[in-house]
Amino acid sequence: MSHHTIHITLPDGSFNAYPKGITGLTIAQKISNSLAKTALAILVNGYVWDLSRPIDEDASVQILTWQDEEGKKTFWHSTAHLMAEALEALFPGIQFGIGPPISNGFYYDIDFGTHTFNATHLPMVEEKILALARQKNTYQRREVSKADAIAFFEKKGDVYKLELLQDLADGAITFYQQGNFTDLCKGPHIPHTGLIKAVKLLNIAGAYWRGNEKNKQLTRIYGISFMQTQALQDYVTSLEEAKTRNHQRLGKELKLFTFSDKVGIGLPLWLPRGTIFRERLEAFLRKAQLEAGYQPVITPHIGHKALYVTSGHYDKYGEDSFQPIQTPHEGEEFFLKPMNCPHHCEIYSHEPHSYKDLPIRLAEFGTVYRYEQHGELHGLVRTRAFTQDDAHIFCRPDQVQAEFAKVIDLVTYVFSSLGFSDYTARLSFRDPQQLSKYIGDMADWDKAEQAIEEVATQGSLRTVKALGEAAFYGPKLDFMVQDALGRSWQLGTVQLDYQLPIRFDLTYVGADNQKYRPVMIHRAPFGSLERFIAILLEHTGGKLPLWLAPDQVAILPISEKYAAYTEQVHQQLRGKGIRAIVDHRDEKIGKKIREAELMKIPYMLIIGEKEATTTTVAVRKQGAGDQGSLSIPQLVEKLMKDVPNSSPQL
RNA sequence: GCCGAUGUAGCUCAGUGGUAGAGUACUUCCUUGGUAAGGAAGGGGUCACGGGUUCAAGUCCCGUCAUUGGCUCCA
Repeated sequence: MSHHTIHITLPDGSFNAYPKGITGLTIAQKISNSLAKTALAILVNGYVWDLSRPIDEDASVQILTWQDEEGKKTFWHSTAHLMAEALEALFPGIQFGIGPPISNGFYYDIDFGTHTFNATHLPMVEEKILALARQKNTYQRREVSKADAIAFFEKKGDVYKLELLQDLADGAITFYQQGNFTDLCKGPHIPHTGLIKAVKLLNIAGAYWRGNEKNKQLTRIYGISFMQTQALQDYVTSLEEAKTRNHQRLGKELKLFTFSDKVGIGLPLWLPRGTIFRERLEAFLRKAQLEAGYQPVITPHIGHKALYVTSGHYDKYGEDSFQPIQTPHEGEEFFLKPMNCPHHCEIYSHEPHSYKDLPIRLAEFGTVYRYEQHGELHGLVRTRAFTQDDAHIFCRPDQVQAEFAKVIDLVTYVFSSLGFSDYTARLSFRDPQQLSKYIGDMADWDKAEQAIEEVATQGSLRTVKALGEAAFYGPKLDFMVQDALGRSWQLGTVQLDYQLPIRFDLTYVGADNQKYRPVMIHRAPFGSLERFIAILLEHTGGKLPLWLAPDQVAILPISEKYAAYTEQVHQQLRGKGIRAIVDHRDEKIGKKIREAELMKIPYMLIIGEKEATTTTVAVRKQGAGDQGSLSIPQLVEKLMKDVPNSSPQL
């Protein structure tokens, strides 16, 4: 084979000889014209490249389109550059920070200098972007020397790009230019701006340069773009859908919870309907945990300051917490508990333990209090008082893997029972760059991280590793769940901890009559009940399954003439433990149905002349309409079928 | 904590420096009805709070508080 020819292997395994220096675009054209038109970038031996970049060696390639995550990212990144060009044209002299793609779109951080910029400018920028897009300018890559790059940005006066350049090695610096805009960028980019057919700038926000709060705050502009205008329409529609599913809105509409400034910010108040919902959820987990060998415990909401000094939380968070509660006794200080583990450690150590007693699994729905930053509070997702479905497993080192595996089973069981089928386990390990952030013996950390990785990758769990996400006392396994709108949330967490048993001097007696150190596993499938409920509400759009619904059945008499029979039905359902309410208002049946539908009550029973004489009810299912008539025993049987065995009761 | 936006009736929201509004909810009355809104009347407001400008402020300016989109943080 001549040295002018290279081998290109496609994802299906087929390969062809091509002249050296062939571009991705040419390869795409050889495959099909339609592919060439939608191609955005090319994957060359695992790296994403421009379609215009010559390939000089044998390579495995894959043409990337909108269907590929990397293709989409490249498209959005290119749109960020185009937005920068538009902004520079409209606001001469502005300086640019960074402009990367994100999971849904892109942003660019900008220092507007003497210009003022606000949301009213966004439509104007959108128009300019689309006008520039229609010029179909190509994105041109060029390699530049560090000296030339510095000279370029010094002339332009862009201090941020100059700072970025400091960290880059000479010889590895590339510029990309489209139209009149040149940016420091490692690429890659789409072939030309004409592919960007629709763009929407979503919001503007402050963002610290390089994410450091000591640095200047830049203006971040978020946007998203598409290859077809219809796709943008669909995206806008899905944003509106997300808005109707917003948990705070649903919490208000369905009368589940509220907040009061008089009580304090970030402190949720559970309304009667929300309390039933929450208690159903707790009962479900209580039952599952009893079956899994957990022992419920109850501990107080405060503890001596010394407890948190021992645990290490005081050193780490003392200043950022709610401040201590004083007592009339000189020097005595209590903290609101920010964690349940210290209390549970004291329960463990109230009596000596044999190796035969382990594992001991202590579970509590423990309400904890954390002084979260003001700007961070967000509905039920981030509060200053929340309840963890917390448990601590005290086990022998040889039991760690089996216990960890059991916890994973429990968490996945909980998720699937609640309709979350799409989740990933995130291995949250130390940041190797900042080991000083973590306490304890690094050998224990190594053991712990290794154990987590082994257990998590044994089963069918999808895993992803995240360095720097560990807690300060140990590595974690965090469950990331996708909701019905495709958004990703962190829910349950499992943490392996060798430190607290040392700090609290926890021991057990081994077969050789010597003292040994137990290992602790912290775990919370829901994490925070508040947060979990927020996510569940958004996932279901407020249409809760029958076993969680605050009101399961709405009994709707057509007129007050059927009050006696209505009352009889109500009593019978209540006798079966079914949560039923009666709408006895002097309103037409259509209105009663509408309101029950809007309150998302799973079943409606319409009672009129026909039902009263035949002792039946006309059943209507939320969102599904008329289901025909049933007798009361038939109805009860039907409702029972709607409730999974996992539920402790209706 | 930082940057931006927002704050008007229980809720959703109009309101252009000149008498504070609508829909809905609530109360009362009429209506007694068949699968997503029957009709009428009525009550309900310190326009977030505090200053300022003005003959006059819901509206303009400043500050505070809260909510919200982000940033930082997150045991």
